[in-house]
Amino acid sequence: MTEAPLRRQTRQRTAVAEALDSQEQFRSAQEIHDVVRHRGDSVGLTTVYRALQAMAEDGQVDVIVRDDGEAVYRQCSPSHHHHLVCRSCHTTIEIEAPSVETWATRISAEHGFRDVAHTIEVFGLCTKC
Amino acid sequence: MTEAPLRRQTRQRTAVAEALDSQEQFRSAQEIHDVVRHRGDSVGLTTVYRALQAMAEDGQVDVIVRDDGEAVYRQCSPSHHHHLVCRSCHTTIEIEAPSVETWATRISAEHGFRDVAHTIEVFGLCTKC
DNA sequence: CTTTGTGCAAAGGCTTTGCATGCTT
DNA sequence: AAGCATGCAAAGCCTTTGCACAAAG
Repeated sequence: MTEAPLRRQTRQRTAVAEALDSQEQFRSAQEIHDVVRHRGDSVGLTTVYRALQAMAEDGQVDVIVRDDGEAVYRQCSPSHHHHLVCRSCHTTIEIEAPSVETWATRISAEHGFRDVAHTIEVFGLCTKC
Repeated sequence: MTEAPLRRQTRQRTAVAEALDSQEQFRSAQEIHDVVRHRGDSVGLTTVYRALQAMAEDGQVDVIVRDDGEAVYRQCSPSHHHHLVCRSCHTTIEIEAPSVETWATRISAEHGFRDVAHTIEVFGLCTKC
């Protein structure tokens, strides 16, 4: 299986994790960097990128690559889920999709695919917007 | 409604369209540029980017933003569909997902979202890989 | 003739890398 | 002490933009 690549605990990683915790919506690495600084901690942008990548690899945070190619991160619930995102205010709602999971598994099997993963994001305008 | 932004027919746009036609898999703008050149046509990279964007806007081609942030294009069937992509050889199979469409519509409605669109891509290893 | 398209070079924006130094274990 | 982590600056990459010229309608 996938073994956790032994991360070392540092002031910087803690700061990034806390900054991420304080945010409700998906944030880019640079935004997290700003949040960290506003909270009074000082962490290099490079380190933020590396910390975020590490956390994503370890499955501690969710990553979405937006249409413009920028990667955004968010601390989410540990269980598998997807997102319903408002394209105007970016409010994000976690959604579950048991039927979709089933569908993905079935369609993959039908075509002989293994080790399947999927990306499902729903975008729209929320009530307020 | 969305009105088609009057495109002018040029040698370059035709070349890009043909290059795209000749490809089975998703290709990046730069790859399409190479294909065009190998076919003997000469088109600037910038123009390829602009042509691809225009075609995508007009719904003539499918675009996927890969995890690395690069946009890849492909000439697909006109109807709404999704993709099952091999993460090794990039073989792509078009799949339909009526149940998923229904689910997306329903879940969006439940949360009061309007103008909904969704992204669904399934990745795995195909039989050959 | 007017408007849109083309192309080159340069700029932009996000992300990664090289490398010397610092800190965790 | 040994090895991963940090940070700054620089480089990489894909993509977009400015601008003068060419081509389509």
